[in-house]
Amino acid sequence: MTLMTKPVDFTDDYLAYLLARSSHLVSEQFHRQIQAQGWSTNYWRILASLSDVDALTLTQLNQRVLFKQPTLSKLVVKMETQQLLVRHKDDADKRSVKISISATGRTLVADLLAQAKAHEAKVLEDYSEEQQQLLKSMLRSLIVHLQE
Amino acid sequence: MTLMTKPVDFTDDYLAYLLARSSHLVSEQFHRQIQAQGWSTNYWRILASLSDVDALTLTQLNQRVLFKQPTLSKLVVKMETQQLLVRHKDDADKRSVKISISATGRTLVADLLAQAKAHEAKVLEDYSEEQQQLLKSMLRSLIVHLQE
DNA sequence: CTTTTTTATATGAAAATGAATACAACTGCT
DNA sequence: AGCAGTTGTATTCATTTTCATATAAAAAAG
Repeated sequence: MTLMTKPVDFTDDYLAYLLARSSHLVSEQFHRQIQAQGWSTNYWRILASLSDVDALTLTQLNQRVLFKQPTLSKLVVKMETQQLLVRHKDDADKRSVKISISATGRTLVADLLAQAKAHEAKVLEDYSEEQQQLLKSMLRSLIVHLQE
Repeated sequence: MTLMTKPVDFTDDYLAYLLARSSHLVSEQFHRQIQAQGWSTNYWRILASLSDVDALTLTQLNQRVLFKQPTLSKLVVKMETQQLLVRHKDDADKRSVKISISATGRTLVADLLAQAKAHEAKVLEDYSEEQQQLLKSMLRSLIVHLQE
């Protein structure tokens, strides 16, 4: 990981911009790859968030995917009609909707997860294992910190 | 910067997600602050990108703000009608539109830049100068790397 | 137990976005 | 110069997103 010389403009030293830009660049290629297969990036995010849990309420899912609530609400309904998800009432709290992946959704997400891992490996191939872990650790730390 | 224990789910070890999430969290509060003053985050991004140059073409500006071209094209027209920007033909290439900040835009962005710096300082206050620079350096490195 | 407040989700109207395309101007080739 | 391909921006239209709000259920207050 080569360190850069001292930046000149505001944006090159502004954390929010560095994060937005790197996030955009990292996701961009993968998103194109997904779209070429006919899937939207929103679908990918939702499926990935549900891949390692058995069910989440809409609110819980929303905290992971970082959409606006009405956006997610509509997406989830749409994905249910496409048999990718299942929505079911929560018995403990009748206001809540619990969302889980269907069998079809699960096979799709397994495929996408594999592609995502392959893509990440490619993005990071020039960095050592230590550098990769350091970067990720710092980001996780920042996330925890920002959520208080 | 406290390092986290080994993550469990896919998302907690997936670079694209860590970047998206931290980017979202860092920007979120500041965006609310801006919106409370009646400005959109798109405006902020555009103005900030123009703050340290004298003029950019639409394409150049777009490479900084990371929007889709039609989106930026419309925003820029709107901002011109609000006297925040000036659009003028490029004599060297008559297809191009050069965009620069107006006097009004400049006073606005000066104010927003000050707020942005203050916000960033607050976000990073618990990290040492070395940690801050390390994080930013790694992100800059990643950005350069991804742009080949 | 009411009443009030808060929380979880859905919906409708309005705004923003983006894919496709049009158009004009530039570049390179012959 | 003339033509073909490319690039920079604007526009159209269909889709997506979001603000504001509605509704229903839970929690808190009285």
